[in-house]
Amino acid sequence: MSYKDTINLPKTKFSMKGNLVQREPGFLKNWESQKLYSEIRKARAGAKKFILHDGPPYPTGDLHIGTGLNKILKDIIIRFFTMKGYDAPFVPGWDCHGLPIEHRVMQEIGSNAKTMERIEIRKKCKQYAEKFVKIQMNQFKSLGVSADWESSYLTFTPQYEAGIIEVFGKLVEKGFVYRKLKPIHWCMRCETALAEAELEYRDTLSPSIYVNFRILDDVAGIFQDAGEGDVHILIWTTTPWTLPANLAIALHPDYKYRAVRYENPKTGEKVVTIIADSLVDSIMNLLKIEKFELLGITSGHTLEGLKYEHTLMNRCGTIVMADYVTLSDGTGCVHTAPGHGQDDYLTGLKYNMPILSPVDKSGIFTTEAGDFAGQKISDGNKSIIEKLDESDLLLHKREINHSYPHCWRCREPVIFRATEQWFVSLDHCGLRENVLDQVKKTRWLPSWGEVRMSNMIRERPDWCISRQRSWGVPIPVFYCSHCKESLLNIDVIYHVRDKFLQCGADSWFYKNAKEFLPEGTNCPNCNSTTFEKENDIFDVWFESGSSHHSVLHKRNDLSFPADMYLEGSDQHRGWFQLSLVPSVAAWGCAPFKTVLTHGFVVDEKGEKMSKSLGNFVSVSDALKEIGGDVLRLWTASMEYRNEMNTSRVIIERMSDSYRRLRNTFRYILGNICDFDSEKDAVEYRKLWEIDRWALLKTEKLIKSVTAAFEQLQFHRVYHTVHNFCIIEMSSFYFDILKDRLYTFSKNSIERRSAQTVLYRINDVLVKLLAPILVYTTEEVWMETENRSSSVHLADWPDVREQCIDEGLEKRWESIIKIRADVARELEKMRTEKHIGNSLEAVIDLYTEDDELFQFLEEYQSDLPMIFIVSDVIISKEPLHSASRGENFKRLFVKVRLSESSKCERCWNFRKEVGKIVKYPTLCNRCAKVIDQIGEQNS
RNA sequence: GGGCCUAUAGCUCAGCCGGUUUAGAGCGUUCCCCUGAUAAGGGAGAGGUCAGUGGUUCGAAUCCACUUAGGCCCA
Repeated sequence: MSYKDTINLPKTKFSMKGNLVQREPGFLKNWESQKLYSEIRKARAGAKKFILHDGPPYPTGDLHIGTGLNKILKDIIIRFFTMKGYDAPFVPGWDCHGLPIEHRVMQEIGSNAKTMERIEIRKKCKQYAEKFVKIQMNQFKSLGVSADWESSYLTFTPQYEAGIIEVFGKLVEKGFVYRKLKPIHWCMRCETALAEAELEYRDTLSPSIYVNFRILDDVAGIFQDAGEGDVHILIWTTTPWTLPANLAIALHPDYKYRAVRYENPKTGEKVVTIIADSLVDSIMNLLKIEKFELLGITSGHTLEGLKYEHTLMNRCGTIVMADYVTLSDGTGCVHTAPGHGQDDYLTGLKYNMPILSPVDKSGIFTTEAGDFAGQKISDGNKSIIEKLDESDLLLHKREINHSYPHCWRCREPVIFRATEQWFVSLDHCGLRENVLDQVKKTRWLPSWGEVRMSNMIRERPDWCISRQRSWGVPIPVFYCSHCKESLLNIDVIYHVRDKFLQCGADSWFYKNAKEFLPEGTNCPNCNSTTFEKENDIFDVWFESGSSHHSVLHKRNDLSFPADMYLEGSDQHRGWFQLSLVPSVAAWGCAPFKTVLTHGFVVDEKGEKMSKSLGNFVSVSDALKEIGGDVLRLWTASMEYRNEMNTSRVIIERMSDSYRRLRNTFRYILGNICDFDSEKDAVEYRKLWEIDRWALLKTEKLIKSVTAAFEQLQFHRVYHTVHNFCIIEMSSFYFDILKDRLYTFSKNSIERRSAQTVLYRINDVLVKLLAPILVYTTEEVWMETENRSSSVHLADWPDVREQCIDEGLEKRWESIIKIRADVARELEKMRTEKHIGNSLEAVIDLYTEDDELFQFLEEYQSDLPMIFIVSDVIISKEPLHSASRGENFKRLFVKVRLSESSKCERCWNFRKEVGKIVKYPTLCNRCAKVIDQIGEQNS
């Protein structure tokens, strides 16, 4: 029998390689078949709830790594709270309606789209959404996300839709909803509204004209030397057809404006006009005016409120202030038509101007356009220029090539046209103030979220909730067939809600208006009983923003408000804000208590990820390459509040790091394979001192890791655990332990002492990491005996305070430092090729420090084990050629080769080796062990 | 252009309500050792003008201002 066979080498099925990609699906399957999610919920029945409400992603394509990261973070939190004893249900959702899906479906349909019924389009959209919900759900599952997948919330289900209608009803009831004109992109040929995503920008030739408007007010007080005569203000536009809708001219309040007197080249007349000071030269050059004189100069804000004559329309306009005015083109004086531009619209609202838009759906001027009524706007361009030219107000005209939006379907240029839209008022009943108040009461993580949200709420205009699309929830409003008056009525809305609950919102597209109206509904205006349905649908943000009602209020296992919302920082403007507004409006409080945000996943240079740049990482690729647990470890390792860099190198590092954790488990599992904690455990006071030290480090680990989890700082969890495994365990404790575990007899108290602690370490580590490494910890769990079915049903480990001995920790801190000083000397010997294995060495320690000497003496018998050398000799006598320690300056270390022989079994160099007759190649300790084994066998 | 945020070794993070003489870990890298955790393990070393500039101060990675680069959201 070789002595090697008498050594207790580690033994475990837990492999060194993770093979995560192959192995993880098996665990997933087991969890599904044992219905683990429901088992966990059952185990927590009646416990205090923790509600993290899932923000619904959009089901198009493979999951972006950022979407995966978001769900992993949520999952880590849910799992931690669950293990801490909370009942933490997790109901995931998808935001299924909306333009991106409709857009893609329309592209697939192609030219048939125009003749297709809306209900048909909706059917295809639904199929599309369902397909990707399924794909994404599987990807989330593969990431190890534990959730109530079977009853996920989808925004196109009747229950959800009914909830949206209820939120709308509540807002109508409280008077927040109104209808008003607003300019939107419009295709005159298709006669339809277009969203930004449906525009194609192409270079187009447009007229470019400079037009003077005559100021009606006396500006002598502002420009003293302007003299008698008329003063004008010069504007520039590339859309002459919008001039009939001109109501204002916008200036920048801080820019300088100059009155210029020039000679009209055509008439020879002297004219004064106002333009931005810094543009005077370039404009005069463009207008080919050589003779001009600079008159007074003033800041834009001094001109606010002046009236000017609108020559074409026989009315006057106003000079207004706007921050978006630039000096990059034009004159610094911006033609403003609130019915025909986004900026113009907002300025119009600010100055309380009507949203004038004298153009009908096919692009023909209405009677509001005066003389131009009946003309197509394309012809209007020409006649407007002509008319301006007649009145000598047109200073310059040419054609310019610029990028202009076109309809994605018919490729015709689009226009901005004001149409009636539905709005939620932010200022009705002090809503804005109430929302701001709720913002203050919410806990924002990081705290700057509060500032960001408050700024946004303070600034934002009323919310336009209507869209002219097909794939969404219809706005439950009717119009009288006779007088065209809108019917916005609570009873009607709840009636529609009931219908939707029964047959879904699709019914709106194939049933008559009558079927949605309560019996006997008539028009409050003209008493008519025939109505038409609204064509518009809700903004999808109104849908997802209603999830607090459709999901939190409606589900028995959830509750309102949620404890936490957790999304990317872009959702401040998105889901957070647009959930907050309806929630406060309808129920007077925020839908969340805490809002946690994470940054974006960017590439290794910190630049944004996009498919076109080629630095895009998808979840499915990452899963294929590295597996769910490594991806989760990567997620946990980063400070997610900032941007997070990804690259192949970073992910490879993560695999290294994972392997290290895995091997820590493997070492323990292999060395406790013959340990039965019930029978073999050694009681605390009988443990070896180094074992008590390892135990105290483990208990302290629980403390710091728990704190890190509680503060939602998973990167601290990662670093703390990782450092524990590497510094305290692998390179110190585990290394030292090998001698005792392998060479002492199996059942010796020395070996059982070590195993008792290893068992505890394993039990703690597996639980601390369970929220992050969901698969690997389960694999570890399965390897140990007497386990219930899953680590994910386990409770969070409690700290055994009685094991935390600060004095012990301090003493061992010194020992570790001394060990480092010794290691440095051993290394020197190794480099000089005097020794290989450290057991070949004997260490001489010398110090004149009494305290240190006493300390060393106290540990003398343990020091060889600690240094992993064959002997340690302490002396007070100076040593020849000893080196001074770096950690302990008063300690001198000398390494020399042992003069004894090597024990064949334990490899220690011992005096007695060769002197034991029965076992000439063994040391005393091993001889005893072999005797014991012999006795057991006989 | 505006609101909010970020910037410490190749990578991931500490330190930051100013002050333990040479700014800490771990990973990676280099060199060495082991071959009884072995496609593992151990040891030693190299590596940072704390994005830049200016200021406050006896003293700044830490406070202030500006600049640069990047991110989210608007315009």
